[in-house]
Amino acid sequence: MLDARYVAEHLDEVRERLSRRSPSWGSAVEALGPLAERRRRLIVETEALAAQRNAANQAMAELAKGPDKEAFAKRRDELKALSGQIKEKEAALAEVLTELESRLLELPNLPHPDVPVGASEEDNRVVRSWGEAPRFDFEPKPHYELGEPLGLLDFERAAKLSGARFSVLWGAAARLERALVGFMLDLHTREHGYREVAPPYLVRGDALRGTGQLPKFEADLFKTQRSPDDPEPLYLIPTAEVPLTNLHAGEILDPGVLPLAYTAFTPCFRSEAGSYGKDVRGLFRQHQFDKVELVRFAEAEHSYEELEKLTAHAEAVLQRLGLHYRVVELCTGDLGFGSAKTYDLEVWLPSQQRFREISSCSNCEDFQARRAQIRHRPAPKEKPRLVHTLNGSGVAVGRTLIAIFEQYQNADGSITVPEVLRPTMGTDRIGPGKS
RNA sequence: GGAGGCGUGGCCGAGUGGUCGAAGGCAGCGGUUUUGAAAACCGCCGUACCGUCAGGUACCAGGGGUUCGAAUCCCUUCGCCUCCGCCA
Repeated sequence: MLDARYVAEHLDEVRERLSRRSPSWGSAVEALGPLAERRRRLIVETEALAAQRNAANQAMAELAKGPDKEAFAKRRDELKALSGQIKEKEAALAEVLTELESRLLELPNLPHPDVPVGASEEDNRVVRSWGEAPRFDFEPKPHYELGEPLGLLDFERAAKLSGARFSVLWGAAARLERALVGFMLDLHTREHGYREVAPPYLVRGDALRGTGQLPKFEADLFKTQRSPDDPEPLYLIPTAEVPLTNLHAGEILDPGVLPLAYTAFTPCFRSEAGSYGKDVRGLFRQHQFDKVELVRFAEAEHSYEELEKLTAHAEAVLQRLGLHYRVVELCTGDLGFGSAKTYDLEVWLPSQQRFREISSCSNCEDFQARRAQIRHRPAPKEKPRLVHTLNGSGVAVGRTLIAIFEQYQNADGSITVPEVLRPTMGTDRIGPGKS
């Protein structure tokens, strides 16, 4: 969420920066100026009346003790009128606040000034690439054409259980998934300094509001209700970013504790509303997938260094696995709702002859911190300040499995196990008769 | 799922309608004293919003209500605790 005051005082700047995402955002700020002014005026008026009432109440305490019941009754009736006025003002103010807040909650973050302006994926800027595309003297297959014949990936039975966009992993594929999770967590906790967290997979609406999925993207979420009119429905997390970032919601972090770095393995659940027809085959786009997530909390002046670190930590996963990938900086049009700047890691998929997203590393600056009220005290006695929050996949496990299947495939349809996974996998090759 | 209890500032804890943003204690910070430390003593010690300042307003789990006035009364949601039931 953007700062209401900042928006009201910098309408032109905010309009311009938001319109870099998409021209339609520009107009979303129009109503905010007058609303902010109404808010200010109502606060001044309400508080003046409240001050009057509070002063009068002290006199009333005296009158109530005294003998003059008529004076008390008369004054009480006057104050009743005053009280009524205050209630009216408060109601009007509440309405304006609600309106202002709901508009603000729907507004995306301002892109960082350096983010390349563009309309879509096409305009993303390639920052660097690592490794080389494996060369095959045969036609490389997509992962599902490798996994299904080997009896490792089972989409038919998954559909029987749960419908489209679910999968069953058998044998070596299930084990590979587990090996990857362990490998990633060990790397981040032992070498990159993250603290491992096992968070809830079901969270309240507040948490999703904090990170920005609500109120605007409810359709992308799986919602659970304990009764048809459950006042506090729980949602399945679409990413561990939600529980990890909200861990410190409403807190004021002590001086000196930043930066904080958390990592968690969790399944993620997404309704994939609006993605009909996209990536329908295989593991690429599922309603449920596994991910190791990285989250960092930083001071405002260091958050961009932190973003570079975070990205490097995610990259290390792919490097150790020997997977060819590239890093792109998302253009304004492709930027996520809460992000000011994002690097995507895209891994090479031989069957598609292109790079596909496997990690997304973002600096949300104070956008989420303001929603979730995550603050820190820079030094003892100083005023609390909003922190900057960062998150990134470190990395998407299912997509890593795809990349390994495809980049490490052999002519006979078997798959070589990347070096670093061999101890846990107990084999150097997944293939017919080997799973 | 049934019955009951509770939710106050960083922590403990007082406060059951009137001058309470809230006693007291602990922790923390500053000072006096001391060769130094401890102890003792004095002071400070929540957050946000409005206001150029002085200052004002709001917040006692969240929301709503009663009242001239609510931390205090009522309703509701959430959370925690105890007992019973069920359960990985």
